[in-house]
Amino acid sequence: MAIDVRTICLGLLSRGSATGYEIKKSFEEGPIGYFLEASFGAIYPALGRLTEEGLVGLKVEQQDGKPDRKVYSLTARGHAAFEESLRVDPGPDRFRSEFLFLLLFADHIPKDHLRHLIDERLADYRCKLRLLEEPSIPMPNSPGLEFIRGQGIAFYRAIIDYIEHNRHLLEAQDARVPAHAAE
Amino acid sequence: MAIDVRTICLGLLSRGSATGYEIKKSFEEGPIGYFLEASFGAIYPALGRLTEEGLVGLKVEQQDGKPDRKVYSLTARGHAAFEESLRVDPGPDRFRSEFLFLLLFADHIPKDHLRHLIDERLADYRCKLRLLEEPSIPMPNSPGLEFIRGQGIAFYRAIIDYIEHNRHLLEAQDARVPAHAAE
DNA sequence: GGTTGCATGTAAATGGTTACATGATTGT
DNA sequence: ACAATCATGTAACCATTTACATGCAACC
Repeated sequence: MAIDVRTICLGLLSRGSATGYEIKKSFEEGPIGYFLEASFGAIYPALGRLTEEGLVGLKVEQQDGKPDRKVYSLTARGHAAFEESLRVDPGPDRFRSEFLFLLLFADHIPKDHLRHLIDERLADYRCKLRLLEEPSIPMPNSPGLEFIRGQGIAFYRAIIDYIEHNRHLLEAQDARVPAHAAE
Repeated sequence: MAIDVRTICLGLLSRGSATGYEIKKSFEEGPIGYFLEASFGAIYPALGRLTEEGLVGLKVEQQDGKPDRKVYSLTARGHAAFEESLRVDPGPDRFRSEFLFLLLFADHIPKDHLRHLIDERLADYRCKLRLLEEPSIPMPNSPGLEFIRGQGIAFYRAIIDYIEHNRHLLEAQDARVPAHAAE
């Protein structure tokens, strides 16, 4: 069994209790979002199953108009199960990029559109970098979390830097769809 | 429609004809493997569907013991379809790492195992970096491909460098499962 | 008056992976 | 003798995403 949403929930809950909503938020806001993600449609069922299995317990907090807040936390068995799951050897890291796929065919893309594409992606990366650099929500700092945050910063900086210094390779001549002229 | 295996096949075939097997190989060997991937179980059906749709044609080359080599290439309509698919705006890049997930809980992992884990991952990254640095199979160099290769190199270098210089943060004290003592 | 944030959940659709099946040849 | 490379394909299984459903409060 690899590291699925269920295991991720187990892991995050091992740091403290949380609701499904908060787990989702931690992907979006915290420094773990750059290498982990899950949708509500995956989180809620995972939490449900974990409860059935007795690995997490929940405390329901009633609220006015909003649905009840279901605060989950690990049981003793949950902690054990998580500790066990830390033994699996981690699968390969994977980076997927539709953006780079497009750049592969930069010579088929009009110059101005290409520039726009790169500018946007760059803005996107800079935004994510900023999010990591200023940890607005100072998480309980474990050494792991600090390490991860640093790697994220290094990662985004490297890519931004590379794109800034090499985009001219793509934007140089307007190679506007010269290919397959003989089709 | 996002960039699925079908679109990837279309794109790769736009650079020249190939068999399903060769397409798969190009992920493993070439400089595109670090941000694209597909299994045989996805490639062959995609190629089949593309043929049905008249976007690719195939030339069957008979062979002795082996199955026939089916060499696919884009039709005029295939080229048009691909050109069209270059207009979609690329979804976000995604990096997924089970390794970093584990490191998040480095304080729950025995020091020696942790060191082993990091050493392995580092070796893995160095291997991929080498693959990019020496382009043993010199692909038809488009500006896009050179750019992508460079980004891959920058990417791996940054990560390797970061891990080498910061692993001590994780390996410092032996924080061997001190957590949840009060459970 | 519309969007965002809070908060939970379900069900269908998707787009894959994994495992299997086949088989000759070459290398270790 | 065993693994790997070449080469194609099918089918079951799978985890997730996407879209939907609901609804209040606060902000703009």
